[in-house]
Amino acid sequence: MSWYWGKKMIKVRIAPSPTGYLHVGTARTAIFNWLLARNQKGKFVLRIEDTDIKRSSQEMTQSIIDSLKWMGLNWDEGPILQCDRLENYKKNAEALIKTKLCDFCYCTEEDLKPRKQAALAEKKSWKCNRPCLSLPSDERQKWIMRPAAVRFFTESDGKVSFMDKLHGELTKDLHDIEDFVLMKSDGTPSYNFACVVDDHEMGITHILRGEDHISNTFKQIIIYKAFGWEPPVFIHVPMILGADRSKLSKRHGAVSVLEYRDKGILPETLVNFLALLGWSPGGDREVLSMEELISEFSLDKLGVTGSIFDYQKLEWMNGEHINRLSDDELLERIKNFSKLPTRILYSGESELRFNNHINSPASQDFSSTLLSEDDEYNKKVIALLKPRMKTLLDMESYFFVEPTEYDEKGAGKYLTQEGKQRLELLKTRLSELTEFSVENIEAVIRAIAGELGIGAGLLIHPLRLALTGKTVGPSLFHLVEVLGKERVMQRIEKTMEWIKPS
RNA sequence: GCCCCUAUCGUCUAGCGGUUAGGACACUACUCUUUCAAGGUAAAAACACGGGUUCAACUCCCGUUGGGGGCGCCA
Repeated sequence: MSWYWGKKMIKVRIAPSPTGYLHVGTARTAIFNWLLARNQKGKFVLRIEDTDIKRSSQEMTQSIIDSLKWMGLNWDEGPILQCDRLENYKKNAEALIKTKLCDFCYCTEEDLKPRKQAALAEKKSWKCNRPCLSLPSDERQKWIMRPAAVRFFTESDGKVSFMDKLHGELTKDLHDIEDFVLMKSDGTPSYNFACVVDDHEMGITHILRGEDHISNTFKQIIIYKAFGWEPPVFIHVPMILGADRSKLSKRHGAVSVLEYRDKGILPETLVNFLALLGWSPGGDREVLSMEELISEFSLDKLGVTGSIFDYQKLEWMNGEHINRLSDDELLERIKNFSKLPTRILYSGESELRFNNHINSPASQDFSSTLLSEDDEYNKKVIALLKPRMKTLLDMESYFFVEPTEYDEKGAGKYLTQEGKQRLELLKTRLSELTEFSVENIEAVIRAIAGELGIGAGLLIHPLRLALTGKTVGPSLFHLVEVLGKERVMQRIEKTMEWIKPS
């Protein structure tokens, strides 16, 4: 047992199962646990629940580790793999069998299935009522060579209850809890059993997890009691919901942490955003740094109602975090982002915007459309674009590669014969500038407009189109300055060629 | 069907017996402006319902209704 300033040291864990990418729901649970540990100067443990051998994979374990690391959720112990602890569960199960609170169960899935379906058909709740145990001993003897599971015998009278830090005392009739499996017949422990054994042996003091686990907690309390172990403190936090208020899943949009990384969301944004789903520091504060989250975090500010994942608010918050970064820092982030070795393949519709960089987001190398070799140039672009950026993907590619096409509507309006003449004039006069500065550029353009007796817009629009291919973007004068004389001349030339002669 | 949890603007939330019910996202208008954003200003928007308790309920209690979750040799 560890102590800190006379208080029992808090030890928490996150226990994902490597059957898929790290889900934002699991990530949020990890964030709460991590914040609690860091705030209380406790320990944060990473445990991989890989006992479902068929569905678990090493790749997923790695991607979960990558996700956690990306978010900056560092752990003090682990990763501990449950599959490395199989002997341990076996040993504990054997000890428990001696108490007669559980025993081998020879029923197979095929044995149980018809009973289960019958119960369902009668609209009764399903309960495994020990069919193989009610068999005469000679009959049971015949099954003894079958691979057996270990099943716990739940009392039919009485209640189980535990104190939840958020919900208060939670109680359930033992009658409503079925005889559940402790050890599967393949020798691996069931979730509830492994969880209790591990949490106890690792000295976990607080279990903070989603409220979809409440029904598991009742079973786990029963196991703690059977062993005579002291249960930890339980905190069941509400779930993250999709737009239709059901459990957030793939069909609602992006659900894995890495997907957000790959869409240009900053890790501090995702942590900030997720932390605010079901928790609030109180008052009006919303955009918080990791340090602020740690110092503000407290269990009694947790909420009890489920919350919908709002992609739009995530984007807004990402813009806020991007704008809190210095230009140098942002450049670093974009560099790392453009060099991400693997991007996970997305399925389904994305709720997050994609800009012109991607059509097929999988395994694409953005380095050439996000940045140039010249960091001085990159920084100028960043300074110009930063205030309007929502994601890292908002670096406009036209700063780095020539536009290959022009906005159709805009071109129809401005890239006309008249527009061509104006571009010609623009090109000549701009080329005469010795100092290619915002002030000079603006002065030249306004002067031409005056000479021609037209609004400056009639020069600005065709020029923007020529330079970027788009009708919208940052301040044109700044744009021209950042692109530089060489690119500007080249692109005007190219556009003039593009405009068909009359 | 059984069991468990839950209820403040469309969304995330603040509120912890007495408030003009506050903020943020989104939305709308205005402003700024070469465009689109950003910024600024403003507007609109909520205590699910019914009973109690109390001098006083969004706040406490009980129901109803609504929502969510669980009911695997998945985790």
